Amino acid sequence: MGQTVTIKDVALRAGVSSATVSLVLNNVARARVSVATAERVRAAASELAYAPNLLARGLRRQRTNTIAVLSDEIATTPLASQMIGAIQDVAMRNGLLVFMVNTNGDPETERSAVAAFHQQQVDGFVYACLYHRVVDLPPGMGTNVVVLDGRTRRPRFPAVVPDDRGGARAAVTELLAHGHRRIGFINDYYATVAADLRLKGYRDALREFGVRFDRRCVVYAEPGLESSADAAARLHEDAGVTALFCFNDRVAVGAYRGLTRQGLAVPDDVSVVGFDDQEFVADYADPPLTTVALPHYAMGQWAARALVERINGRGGPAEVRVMPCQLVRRASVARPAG
Amino acid sequence: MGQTVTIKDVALRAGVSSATVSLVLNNVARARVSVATAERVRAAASELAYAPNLLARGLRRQRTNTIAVLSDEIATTPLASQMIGAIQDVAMRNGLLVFMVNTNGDPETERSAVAAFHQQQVDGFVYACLYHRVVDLPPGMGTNVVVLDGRTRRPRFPAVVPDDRGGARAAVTELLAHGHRRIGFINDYYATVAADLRLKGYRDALREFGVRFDRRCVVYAEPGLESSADAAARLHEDAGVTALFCFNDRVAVGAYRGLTRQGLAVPDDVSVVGFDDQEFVADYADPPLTTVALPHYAMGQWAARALVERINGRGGPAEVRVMPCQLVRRASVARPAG
DNA sequence: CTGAAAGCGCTTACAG
DNA sequence: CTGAAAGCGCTTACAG
Repeated sequence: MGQTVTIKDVALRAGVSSATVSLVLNNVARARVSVATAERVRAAASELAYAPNLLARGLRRQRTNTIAVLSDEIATTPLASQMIGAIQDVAMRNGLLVFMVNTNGDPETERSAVAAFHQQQVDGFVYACLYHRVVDLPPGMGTNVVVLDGRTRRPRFPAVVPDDRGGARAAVTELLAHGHRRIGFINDYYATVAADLRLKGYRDALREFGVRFDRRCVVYAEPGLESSADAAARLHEDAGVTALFCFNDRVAVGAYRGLTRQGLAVPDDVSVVGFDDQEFVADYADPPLTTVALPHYAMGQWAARALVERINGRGGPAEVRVMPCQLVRRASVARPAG
Repeated sequence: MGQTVTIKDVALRAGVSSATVSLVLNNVARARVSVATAERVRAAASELAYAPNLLARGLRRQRTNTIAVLSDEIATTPLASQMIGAIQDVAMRNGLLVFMVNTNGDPETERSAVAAFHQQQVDGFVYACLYHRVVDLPPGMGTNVVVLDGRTRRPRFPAVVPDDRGGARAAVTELLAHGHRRIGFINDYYATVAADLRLKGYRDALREFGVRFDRRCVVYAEPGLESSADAAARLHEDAGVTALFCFNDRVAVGAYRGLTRQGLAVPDDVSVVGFDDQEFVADYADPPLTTVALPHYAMGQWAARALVERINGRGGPAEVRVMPCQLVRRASVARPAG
C-alpha cells in the first residue's frame, strides 16, 4: 500500500478542507455545498482515484458493513455451498463484505471466532448449520444474528429451515398418486430433526390417502451404501414394498444397489424417491432419481436478507421461516408392477 | 455494541495511561514496565474482558491481519471446497481473518471486489480458480497475492497447480501394469490446461511401456453423461480398447453407462480409471472407481502458507508449485479379459 | 519505568 | 456555504 491517497490529498488538490470532501463524496444531504465546489472535489477525487479507507470510516461510524458467517464446516460440504453463494450474492448487492470461518462445530473454536469477529466490529452474524438442527449458539454474538438451516430452542433470532415435513409428504404423495400402497421408508440412522420431520411427512401422506401406517415399512439405515442396500432388499422381501422413500439421495443410491442385486429394476419393479436433490448423485443415478430439492439457495438468501434488515434496524420479530421443498421429477417412479 | 470497553477503561481501572496498557497487553519487549504495573494492567483487562478494537489497531498499524479470497465461484462448487477449508485452517492458525467473495469469473465483479478489499486494507489476496488454468489477474491487487489452482502467464506471484500430467501418467501406468495395451482416453471437450496436460501424461505412460500412440484411441466428450457414454461405446467397438482413462470421474460415470448398455462389465470386460476423486461420484460408482485425487486441500494449504510468508516479508521468488496427484485404487481395474 | 502527544484516515456536530 | 476541531480506539516514538 504505502502511497495510498487519503482524503487530505483530495482536499489539498481541490483547495478545500477534508470535511468538505467528506460531505461531497458522501452526498450528505443537509450539507449545502456549492455546485462548483462539489464539482472540484469530485474531479480531484477521481483524478487521484481516491477510495476511502474503510477502517477509518468504520472506526468513526461504528459500523463496518461487514458480516461474518460462522459455519459448521458447511463450506466444505458440497450440499450447502449454495447457501454460501446466496449469502455472498445478497451481501454484495447490499455493499457488505463477508468474513467466513468454519468452526467444525467445535464450541471452543466458535467462541474464539465470535470474539475475533466482534473485535473486527462486524455488523452481524449468520450462524449456518450443516443440516437442519436445533442449535445452542455461542455466547456473545450480540443481537444481529440469523440462524441458517437450524433454529435455537427459544426463538431469539430469525431462523430459516427447510420444510422437511412438507417435502416428505410431497415425495410420498408422488408415490401414492402413482398407485403405490406399500411404501417403505428408509430413514436416517441418527435421530435428527430432519429424520423426525420426514417421518411425520411420510405419515401425513399415508393418512391423506387412507393408507394405514405399518411400522414394518420403516427402517433405519446406517451411513454407507451397504446398509441402505440391505434395507431396501429387506423392505422388498419382508414387507412386500413396491416403492421406497429414502431419507436422502445417497440412501437412494444404496437402495438402487440393493434392488439391483435382487434382480429388481427401478422403477419397473420398485419405485424410488430421494431427498436433497444432491448434484451428481440424484441426477447421475441410473435411472435419474426423482427427489425433493432442499432449498439451499433460497434459505441462504432469506437469511442474508433478514440479517441486513436487522442491521438496518428494520428487523421484524424472531420468525422461524420454513422454506418449501420442491419435488423434482425424474425417472425413478412408475406405477406398481402388475 | 454500544458499551464496548476500550483501552481507556482499562487504563482508568489500572491507574495507568493507555499507552502503558497497550505496551503491557502487546508484550512489547523493549518497553520495560514494572512487574507490578503489568500485573495490575492484566488484572484490569481481564476483569473488564477487554478486547482491542481491531479497526483502530489496523488503522494505526497499517496491517489488519485479514486476507481476501477471490474465487471463480469456487466456493459454490463441491470439488473445490477443500481448498477453501484449507485456507481457513491455515488462516486461523496464523491469526488471520478471511474475507471471501465469489466473482463468477466476471472481470467487472473482480475489479470492484479487489477495490473493496483494498479499501478494507486487507493484507493480501488468494486468487482461487475453479479449475487449473492460466489466468489474467484483475489489476491493482498489489504484491501480496497467491494464485491457487492456476497460474499467470508470467510468474509474478507464487502459484500452485495440480500435477495433471503426473497424475494422468500414474492412471495410465496402472492400466498398463495390469497388462492393458489398447487404452482409450476420453478427454475433455474444452481445450483446458488440464486436458492438455493429461493427454501428455497419457502419452508419457504409453511411451514408457513402449506402446505406440494411436490417435483413434483418444476422443473428446462434450459435457453430459450421454456424450461420455457414446464415446466409451465407440472406443470399445471401433478402437478395440480394453481399458479407458477418463478426463474426470463424471466422464467415467458416463463411460460406465455406455459400457453397461453394450452388455460390458467393469472391470471384467473393460477397466476404467477416472480423475478428481470426486466425493459421491468416484466412491459411489458401481464398482467404486479407481481414480486420481486432485490435491485440493494441499493446494489450498500451500497457497495460504505462501501468502502468509509474503505478508510477513519472507516470501521467496514467484515459484509455481506443482502438487502431486495420488492414484486412489478402488475396484474398476482388472487384467484384460482373455 | 511511565505518561503526554501525535497520528492512523475518516465523519460529524458546531461555528461562522 | 465551508472550515476548524473533536473524536472513533488504538500504537509508537519521544521525553523525562
